[in-house]
Amino acid sequence: MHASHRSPCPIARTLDLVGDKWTLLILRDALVFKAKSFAEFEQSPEKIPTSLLAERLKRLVENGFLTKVPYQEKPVRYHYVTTEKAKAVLPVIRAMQKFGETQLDT
Amino acid sequence: MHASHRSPCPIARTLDLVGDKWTLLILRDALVFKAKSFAEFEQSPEKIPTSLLAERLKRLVENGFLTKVPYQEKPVRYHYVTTEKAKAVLPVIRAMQKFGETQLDT
DNA sequence: TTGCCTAACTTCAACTTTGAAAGCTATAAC
DNA sequence: GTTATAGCTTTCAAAGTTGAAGTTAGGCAA
Repeated sequence: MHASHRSPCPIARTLDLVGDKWTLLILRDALVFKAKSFAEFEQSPEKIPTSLLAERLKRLVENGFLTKVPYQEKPVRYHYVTTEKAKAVLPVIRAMQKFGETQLDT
Repeated sequence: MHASHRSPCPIARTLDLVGDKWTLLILRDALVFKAKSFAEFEQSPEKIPTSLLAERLKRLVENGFLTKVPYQEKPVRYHYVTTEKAKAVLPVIRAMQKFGETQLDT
């Protein structure tokens, strides 16, 4: 089906979806900091370029991690809402948080 | 100290160290599959280019995840041995494994 | 109705990283 | 001297990233 898999290993396949420089930070913002709008994701402290934010949000929607919901019309504005699939990433993010807190001083 | 931090967030800092396409797979090979030599890492199913494998192993040593131990001379051959810091990454890898197994079926 | 504002993007040139293959070095074995 | 093995290093086109500026659609105020 997907020719993009490097291998059948579930760890490798997970990394194929979220293993780049920005995707897990966007999921952190959505899951932990409850970011919803494009502007909220844009304002997070790591300062992702807007071109990459737009591209990554699109991929997260395509891959079933977020759904794009218009919450007002005139002018139309969007919220990105986390799916169950995104919520299943939270243990990964929490494990990274614990690693960072215990292994990376100051 | 390190100007390379995108932010003080422990999740972001962890991603700065291991959040690329290959580093966590190398740690998977070391921690889960017990890979030790350059050739063993090279042979893993995702087929990392040797140039990147050499660079990533060097960074993992510099960042305190692996130590490079010569285990024979004439000709000199090396083993990469995991540190406690590397072992602290195992919960991240296990969380990714569980995500892959439960969310990425077929 | 002109002008400034916000949200959500899109475009682009410069720059950096990646990937695939080939090459190198030391040693041993045939 | 040819082949084999381990552990890299080099090359360079293709792909990805960055930072800044521009675009679109409407809101609001003077």
